[in-house]
Amino acid sequence: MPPADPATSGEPRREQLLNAADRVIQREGPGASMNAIAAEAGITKPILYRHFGDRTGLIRALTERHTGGLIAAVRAALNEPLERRDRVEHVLDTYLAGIESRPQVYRLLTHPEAGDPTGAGNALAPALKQIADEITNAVAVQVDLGPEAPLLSEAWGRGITGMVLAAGDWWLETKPCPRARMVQALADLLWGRLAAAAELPSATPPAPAAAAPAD
Amino acid sequence: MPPADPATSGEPRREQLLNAADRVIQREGPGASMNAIAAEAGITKPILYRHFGDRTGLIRALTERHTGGLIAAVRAALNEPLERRDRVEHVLDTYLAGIESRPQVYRLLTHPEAGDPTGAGNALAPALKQIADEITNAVAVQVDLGPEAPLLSEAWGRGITGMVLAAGDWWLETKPCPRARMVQALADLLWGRLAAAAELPSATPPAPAAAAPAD
DNA sequence: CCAGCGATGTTACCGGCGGTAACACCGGTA
DNA sequence: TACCGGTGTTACCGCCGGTAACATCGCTGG
Repeated sequence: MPPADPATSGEPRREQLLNAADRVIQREGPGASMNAIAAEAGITKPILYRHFGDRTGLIRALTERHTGGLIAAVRAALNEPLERRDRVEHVLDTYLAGIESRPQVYRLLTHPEAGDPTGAGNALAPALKQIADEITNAVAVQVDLGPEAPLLSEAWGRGITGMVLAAGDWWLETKPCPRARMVQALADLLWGRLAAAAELPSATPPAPAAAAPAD
Repeated sequence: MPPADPATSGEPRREQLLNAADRVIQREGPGASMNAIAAEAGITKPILYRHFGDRTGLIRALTERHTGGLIAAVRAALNEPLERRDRVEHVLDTYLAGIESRPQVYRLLTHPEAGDPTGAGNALAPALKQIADEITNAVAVQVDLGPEAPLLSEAWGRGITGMVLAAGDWWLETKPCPRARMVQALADLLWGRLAAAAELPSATPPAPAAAAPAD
């Protein structure tokens, strides 16, 4: 083994450093300084830089470690042999269960608010794009959308990803209902319940038919 | 005028400073330093701090100025007297038109990647929550969702906001189609076309025939 | 036995950042 | 003339990300 890639050779130490970074970031927030992380690991800064290049490298390694499992689970759920509606629910449930099981990690990935030096929050972006790609592909492969399928499947892949991210975010913060209920709510939205629902009486007041009133 | 609130008294200068900040941020990205912004305005740092308190105050003022119009437009669109499906399209079109008209501003609000010291990107978060609240309210008032309406309307408000944000983001970056087409694509998704579409022949069998390619 | 080498570790430093005194000026008003 | 609020400056602090230079250990091979 001539090359002995430094990224794969020193695995145990690297893992140790990542664990330390995890601890301090969960304790102090995503703005934790490299000094603090190094101190948590019992070492000093330059070693961190030797292992991860720079701060973004460390953050990237951290996020990849945390998002890898979730992405794999979502991908598997997208290919589960189920009725389509059931598959939609299964994917939603998989994602929500994933972020529910490690809420602090999820929050640090999505909410870099607490004093973030040099972007940690958008380190989640690559993972989101991966998920969006998975959904895009699943939609393109599994659903007949006619001649404009490529456009629709990609737009929907992005849109659904964003929808679930935002809704899951809110759900995790407020926990207004059990997970299964939330899965239903989102599946219903995706399933056209917005279109199927009856109009509320007070919603259509202005001009139901012909006459157009001045605003 | 006894109080003479400092936030409202020195309006013209404040506007001038905000304009300068706008210019330098659009030129150098969201990581632009306070020094650079001050220099663009032809002054030095302490004046900026006297006007905005700290960096986040400046960013907040900037984002409020940029998002105010968009939020108002979306709110108006949500209450437009149209058929529900038309109203959905109208809201989507309003939002997409808004971000299309000032893409650089939108990008700096949503993509703080380029070296962001102390979070500028999530400064958009309050605006997003406002939009989500508007949608939540519109859904709750306009659509009959049965006994669980409060839960559904809020979950949907968040979800729809996230969906449009993510999809609009992708559309703005790649411009794969005219705006009207994108409006149709998103309205279709919201309208249950995912449920109505026919199954593709190769989708139902459990065999993972056309699975996603490995990254 | 010791030369070499790679990984691990250190101290000390750099430039730049956000943020803050402390001081200076200028125009209106009592 | 004395005051005062707004505008402006220089000079500084502490901290951060990142780097250079040097020290140390444990191994392997001639």
